Amino acid sequence: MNIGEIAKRAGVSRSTVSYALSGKRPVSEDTRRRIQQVVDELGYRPSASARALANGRTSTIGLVFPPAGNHYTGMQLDFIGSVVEAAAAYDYDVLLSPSGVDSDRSFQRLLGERRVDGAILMEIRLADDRVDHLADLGFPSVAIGRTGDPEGGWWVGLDHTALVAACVHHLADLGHRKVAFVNRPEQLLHAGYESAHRGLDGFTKAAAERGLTVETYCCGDDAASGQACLEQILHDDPATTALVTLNEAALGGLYRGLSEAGRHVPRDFSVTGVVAGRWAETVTPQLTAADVPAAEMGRLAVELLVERLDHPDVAPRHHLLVPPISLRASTGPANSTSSDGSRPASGSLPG
Amino acid sequence: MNIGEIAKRAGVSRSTVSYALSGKRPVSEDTRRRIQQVVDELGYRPSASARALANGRTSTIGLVFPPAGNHYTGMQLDFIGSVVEAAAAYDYDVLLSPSGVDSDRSFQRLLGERRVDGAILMEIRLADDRVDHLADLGFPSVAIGRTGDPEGGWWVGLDHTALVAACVHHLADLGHRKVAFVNRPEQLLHAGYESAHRGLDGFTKAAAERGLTVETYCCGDDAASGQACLEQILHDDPATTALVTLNEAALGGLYRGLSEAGRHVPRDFSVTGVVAGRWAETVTPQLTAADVPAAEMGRLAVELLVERLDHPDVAPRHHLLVPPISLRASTGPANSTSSDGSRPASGSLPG
DNA sequence: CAGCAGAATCGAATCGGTTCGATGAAGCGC
DNA sequence: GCGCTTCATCGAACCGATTCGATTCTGCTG
Repeated sequence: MNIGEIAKRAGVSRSTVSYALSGKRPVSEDTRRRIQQVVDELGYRPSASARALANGRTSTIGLVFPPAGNHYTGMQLDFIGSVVEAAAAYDYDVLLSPSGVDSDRSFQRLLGERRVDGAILMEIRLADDRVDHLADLGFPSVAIGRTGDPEGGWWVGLDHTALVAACVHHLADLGHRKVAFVNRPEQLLHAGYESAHRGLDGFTKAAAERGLTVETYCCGDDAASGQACLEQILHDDPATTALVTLNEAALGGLYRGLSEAGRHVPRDFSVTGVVAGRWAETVTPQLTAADVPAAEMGRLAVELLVERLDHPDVAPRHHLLVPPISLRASTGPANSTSSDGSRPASGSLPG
Repeated sequence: MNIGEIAKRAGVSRSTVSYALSGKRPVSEDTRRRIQQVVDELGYRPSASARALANGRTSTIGLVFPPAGNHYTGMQLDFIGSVVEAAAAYDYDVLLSPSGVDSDRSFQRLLGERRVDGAILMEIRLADDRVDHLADLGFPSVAIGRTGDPEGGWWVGLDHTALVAACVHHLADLGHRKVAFVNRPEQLLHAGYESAHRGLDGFTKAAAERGLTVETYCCGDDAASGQACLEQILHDDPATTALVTLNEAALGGLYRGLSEAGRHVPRDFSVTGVVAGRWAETVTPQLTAADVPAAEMGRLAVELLVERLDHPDVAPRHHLLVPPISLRASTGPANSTSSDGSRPASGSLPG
C-alpha cells in the first residue's frame, strides 16, 4: 500500500497525494476529500524509511546511555521515561543506544548511518569524547549533565557541587562533626563521571569550610556494596555520625548496615544526599535529600533538542538546576542522647 | 558521502561497492581492498534510511510499554535494559514506544509507518488488543507476558499463579493463618493486567486449599500507597500475620507501615511476594520472594523475536518461567513470641 | 477575443542504497 | 583459433516517498 496505490485509486498523481497529505501546496477541497477517503479506507500511512530518505529527517532522537552491564539506577529509569514521553509529544520516536564512549559500535550506527535527527546523552563525564565529537560535527545533541567545559554547549544539568555542599551544611548545622561521603563506584569516578567528581568537590570544600572531619568512599551500585561500605565507615571511625551519598542504588544497603550496627536513623546517625525523590521515599525513615528532578530534566532536554532541531542556528542554551533539599526524616541533631528521639519537622529548605 | 562518491573515488560502479561491502557477490581481492581503503579514509557508512527502503528491513525492533504517566517499576527498568543489550548483540536497535493500547498514535507509527521489523510488548493484559492485532497482521512480535489465550503465540512469561501460590504455601507451612494479598493498582486489575489477575488467582486458590483466612487489596505503585495499604490491612484484621505482594514499588511503604505499627519483620509479621531480585535485596530485612528474572526474560524475548524474524515460518514458541523462591529474611514462623526472634536459614526453595 | 494571472495538478528528478540481468575479459580444452 | 565456461564488473530498475518546474484549465481584463 504505497502512495502510488492511493494516487491510482483517487485518480490523481502521486505528487498530488503527497501535497494533499502534507498541506505544503494547496489542493482543491474536492480532491483532498477524495484522497483522504481512500487513505482512510485502506488505512494508508507513509513509509518512514522512504520519507526519511526523501527529506533527510527521521523524526527519531537517540537516547545514549551507558550499557547496563552492572546496574541501572532508578534515576536513569526516570530519565528514560520522561524523555520518551516528552519526545512523543513532539512526534519524535526515541532510539536507545547503550554507548559509554564515542567508539561504541552502537554509537557509530546512530550517527554514521544517520538513524536519528539528534541525540540526548546521559551519564556525562568531565572529559567526554562523545560530547566533543558531536560538537565538532555540529550534530544536534543535548547532554544531561555538564562536561568540565560546559560553556557554549547544550545541556541540562544538576549543580552537584552546590547540592552536596548544601547537604554538608545541613549536617553541620545539626551539629555533626564527623561525616562520611559515599560516592558512586570507584571505576566511575576514575572514568571521570561528572556527578561523582563535582559531588566530591562540593563535599570536600563545604566540609573544609565548616571544619568537619571527613572520609570519602566509593561504593558499588547495589545494596550489598552499600552495606559493606557502611561497615567500612564505622570501622574506620566509629564516631562518625552522618553521611552524604550520591549513590541511590546503595541506599538500601547503607540503611541496612546502620541497622545491623545498631545505629538508629536519625537518632544515632543522619543520612542525606542527592537522590531521585521517588526513591528517597521508599526507604524508612524517608530520606532527607536534594531530590533529583529526573522527569523534569528529561523533559527539558527534549525541549532543548527540539528547539535546536527546529532552529539550527540558534545560540546554545542550557539549564542548571539546583533543587532544594526536601526535609524528610533521615537527619537529626548530632550528639543527642537516646532519650532525645524527637523528629525534625518536615518541609523544604531553599536550595 | 554516499555510495556514489565511494564508487567514483575507487573507480568502480556503485553496485560493485555495494557487493564489496555486503559480500553478496564475489569481488576481486584487488578492488575489494581499494574500495575498503576509500571507505576507511572517508569514514563512510551506508544510510540506514536508504538501506531500509531498498531491502525492507530497518534493523530496529520496537519495545512497547505503557506510558509512564504515574510510575515505572524497577522490573520494567530491568526489562528495558536487557532488551536493549540483547538486541545490540544481534545488531538491532531498539525503538521505544509508550503505548498501552492498540489505538495509540505511537503504536500506529511503529506499525503503519514500518519503523520496526518486529516488536516486543510489555505489560500484557489478559485481553490485549495489541497482541490480537499483531497476530492478525502476522506481524513479528513477542510478548513479555501471557494473554488469556496464549496458545499458538510467541511470548515469554512468568507463571504468576504458581509463584504466588508458592508464596502462600510457604507462609502456610510457617503456620500463618491470616494472610493478606497486596496487588497492583485497582485500575490495572480492572484493565486486565495478567500479573494482577493470575497472581490473584493463585493466591485465592492456594489460600482456599490451605484453609487460610485472607483479604485482598489493590495498592498504588508508590511508597505512600503501600504504607496506607498496610494500615488498612491491620485495621481490617489486626490479627493478620503475613502478606504476599506483587507490588514492587509499594514494598518500601509496606515495610514502613509495619514498622510504624510496631510489627517487627519477620518476628511479628512475614512479607513475601514476586519481585525483581535486585530490588528484593534493597529492603531490610531482605525480602524472601520469587525473584523475577527480568534480565533473562528480556534476553529470551529478543532471542525469540530474532528467530522469528530470521525464519518467518517457524512454529510459535514460548518460555514459561517459574523461578524458585529465594529464602531471604522477611518471613518466619507465625505465632512466635517476642522471645523467639530466630532467623530462618537463607537458601533457595525449589519453585 | 487575445492575453494573462492564478489555481490546481502533473511529470520527472531525487534521496541512497540493493539487486537482477547483461557484458566483457580471461582461461581452458580440443 | 573457436567456442565455452567462469569470474568480475557494469548499468539500470526499483524501493516509496518529497519537491521543483512545467502544464493545463479557468476566469478575468482590456
